Amino acid sequence: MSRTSARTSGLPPTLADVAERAGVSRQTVSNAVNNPDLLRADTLLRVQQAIADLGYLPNRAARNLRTRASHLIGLRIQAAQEGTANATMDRFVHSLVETSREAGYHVLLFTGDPTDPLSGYEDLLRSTAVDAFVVTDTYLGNPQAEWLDGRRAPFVAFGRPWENPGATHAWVDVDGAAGCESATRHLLAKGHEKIAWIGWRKDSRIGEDRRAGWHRAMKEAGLPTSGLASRVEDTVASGREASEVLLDEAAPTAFVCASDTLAMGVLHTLGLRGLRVGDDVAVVGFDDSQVAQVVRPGLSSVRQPLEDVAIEVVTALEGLLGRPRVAQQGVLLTPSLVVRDSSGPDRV
Amino acid sequence: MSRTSARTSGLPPTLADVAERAGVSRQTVSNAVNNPDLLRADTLLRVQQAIADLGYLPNRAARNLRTRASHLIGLRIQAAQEGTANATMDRFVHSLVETSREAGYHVLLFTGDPTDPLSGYEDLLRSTAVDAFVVTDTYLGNPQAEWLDGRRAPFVAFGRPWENPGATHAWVDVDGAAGCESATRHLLAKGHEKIAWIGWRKDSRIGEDRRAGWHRAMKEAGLPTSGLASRVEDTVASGREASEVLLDEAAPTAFVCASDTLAMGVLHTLGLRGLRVGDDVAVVGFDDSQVAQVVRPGLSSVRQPLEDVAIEVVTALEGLLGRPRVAQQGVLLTPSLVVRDSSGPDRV
DNA sequence: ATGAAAGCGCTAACAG
DNA sequence: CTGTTAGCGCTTTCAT
Repeated sequence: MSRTSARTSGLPPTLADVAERAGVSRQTVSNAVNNPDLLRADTLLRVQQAIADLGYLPNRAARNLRTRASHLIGLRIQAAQEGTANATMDRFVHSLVETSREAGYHVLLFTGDPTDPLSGYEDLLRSTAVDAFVVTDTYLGNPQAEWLDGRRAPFVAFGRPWENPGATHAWVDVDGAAGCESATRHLLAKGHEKIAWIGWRKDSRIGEDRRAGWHRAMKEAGLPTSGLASRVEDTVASGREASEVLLDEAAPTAFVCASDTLAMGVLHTLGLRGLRVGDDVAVVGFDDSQVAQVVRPGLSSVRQPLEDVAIEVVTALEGLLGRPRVAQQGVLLTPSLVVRDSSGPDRV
Repeated sequence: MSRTSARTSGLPPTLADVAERAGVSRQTVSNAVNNPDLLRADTLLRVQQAIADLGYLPNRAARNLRTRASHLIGLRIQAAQEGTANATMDRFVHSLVETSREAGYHVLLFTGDPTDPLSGYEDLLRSTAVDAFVVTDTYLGNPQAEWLDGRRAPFVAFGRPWENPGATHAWVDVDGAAGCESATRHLLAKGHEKIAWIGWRKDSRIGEDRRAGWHRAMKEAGLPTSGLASRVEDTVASGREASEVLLDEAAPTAFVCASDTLAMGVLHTLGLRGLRVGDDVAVVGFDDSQVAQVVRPGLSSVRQPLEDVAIEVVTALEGLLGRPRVAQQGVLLTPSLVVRDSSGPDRV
C-alpha cells in the first residue's frame, strides 16, 4: 500500500483499508458492497463487519470516474417572483430531492441567465457533473428539450412539449384543464351560473389549457361564456383590474383564476367594493399557495400533486439512466381542488 | 492512447484529445486550464484553440478524485410548512445557489429525517460527496455544528450558536432584535404607545431575540410592556387567539409579530372584529413573505437580507476551503423594514 | 467464490 | 516552460 492506513492518516478509509482489515482483496470488498450475492456468507459477514468498524463509505469521485456516472441530477431554478403567490417550484424541489434520494440520486441546483433558457446546462453536461436534468421552465417555449435531445442528454421535463406535440422525450405534467374544470363544476354545483375566468395572456399555453377547463365545464352546463373571460399578466394588480371590469360589465357571482396571484387580485376588488368573499362572490385560485392557505377567508385553490410529479419524474429518470433503457412517454396527472371559505355556501 | 479519440467515440473529449490536437503533452493542457501563467503565450493560444475546437471541459469526477474536492456544498432542506407564511429558506436557497456559482461551487440539496438533525450529513461527508455544508436549521439546538466540528468538516452556519456562544465556527445571522426594534420604533413614531408583541415560545432563542428588540424599543420610549406580550406556537390560529386575548385585556393599538404567520392571525382577528387594519390597529410581521406582499392591506414586515447572507456564507466558505485557510468568525446582518398599509397612517 | 491486473481522466511532483 | 511518472479510489474484465 502506498499510503498510510486510514486510522493513522486523517483521511477516510478506502477499499484497501477494509480489505486489509477483513483479510480479503480489494475486489472482494467492492463485491461485498455492489454484488453481495457473489460472496460466501461468512466472507460477506466479515467484510461487512470491517466496513462497519471503519465506517467505510465508497469515495464518490472514484466511483463516479469509474462508472461514468455522478448520481446527480441537475435542476435549474429561478428566483421566486416577489409580489406573487407562485410557489410551485419550491414545493416541487423538495419533493424531487426526497424522491431522488430514495432512488440514489442527489439534486444539484443551478441557475442561469433568465433571458437564456439554455445557459447553465451546457457546462454541467460537458463536465459530466450531472447524469441528467429535470427541466421545469417549459413555458419559455422549451428550447431546452430540443437542445438536450440534440446532445443526447438524458432529461425529463416537468411540463408538456406544447410547441412540439411530436416530441419523444419523457415528460410529466399536471392537467390544468381538468383542475379548472373541476373548480368550475364545484362552483356550478353551488348554484353559480355566471362564473368568470381570469387567466394569462393568450401566448401562455398553460394558461390556455387551464382556461379550456373552465370553458368546457361552462359549456357542459349549457351556460354562456362570452364576456366572462379576461386574459392578463400574472400579477395581483392585473387580477384586481380584470375583476373590476368583469364585475362592472358582466356581474359574475364567481371567479375561477389561473393562479392564486390573480385570485388575490379578485379578493382585493371584493374588499374594496365591500362585497363578501364567498357569500357575495366566490373565488377559486390555482396552486394552493401559502397565500391561499393563510389568507382570510381561505382561498379555495387547485392543488398540483407535486409529490406525485416528482415520483413520476424520478421513475422516468431511472428508466432513462438504467440498464436496460426504459423509455417513458408523457404522464399527465390530475390536480385536486382544495375547498376553503372563498367558495362560499351553496346558493340553493 | 488506449481509447479511440473523442471524435470517433461518442464520449466527451479528454485532456489527451486536446493534447494530441495541440501537439503538446497532457500536462501542458492541464496547466493551460489551471495555471495559464506557466505557459508561453503562443503555446497557450494553441492549446486554447484546441480546447475550443473540441469543446473540451475537464471531467469533474476525475478532477474531484485527484484534488479531493467536489466543489459541491451540501444544504439540507426541509419541507415548507403548509399553512404558514414561512418562506425564508426558499429565498435563501436561490441566493446561495447564485452566489456559490460565482465562487465556483454548486449546491447539492439533501433531506433528512426531520426528527434527527444529523441525518443526511454523515453519508455525504464520508463519501466525500461535498466539500462543505451550509447549516441552516440551527433553531433545533444546533447539534450539527458540534458534530461537524468534531469531524473537522468544513461548514458555515446560517444562524448564531445560541446554545454555545463560545463556538468558534463561522456563522452568519440576521439581527432579529434590531429588526423588531426598528419595527417597534416605526410604530412609536406613528404615535402608537400600546404596542403588543406576539412571538414564539420561550424555548426559541430566535423568538426571544426578536422579542428583545420590541422590548428595548418600548423601554427606550419609556413605555410599559407588561401584559402586552404573548408567546405562542407559530401558526395563524395561535396568532389569532393571542391577538384576541391581548385586545381584550390590554387594548393595544399595534402589534409587532415574530413572523408573518402570526401577523396573519392578527389580521384575522381584526377582520372578525370589524377593526380596520392599519387605521384602527397597526400590524407588522417578520420575513416579508409572499403573503405579506399580496394580502390586502399589505402587511408591513421585517425583511431579512438573504442575498447578503448568502454572500457572507460563501465568503466564509471560501475562507474555510481556500489555501491558506482564512477563518471567519460570526457576521451579523441587519434586516430592513418594508412598510405597507398595515402600518396605518400617522396617529398624530 | 476470490484475486490480479488494468485503467477511468485528471493533476502534483519532479525532471529536463 | 514542457514532458514524464505516478497515483487519487474505484470497478470491470479475466484468471484462478
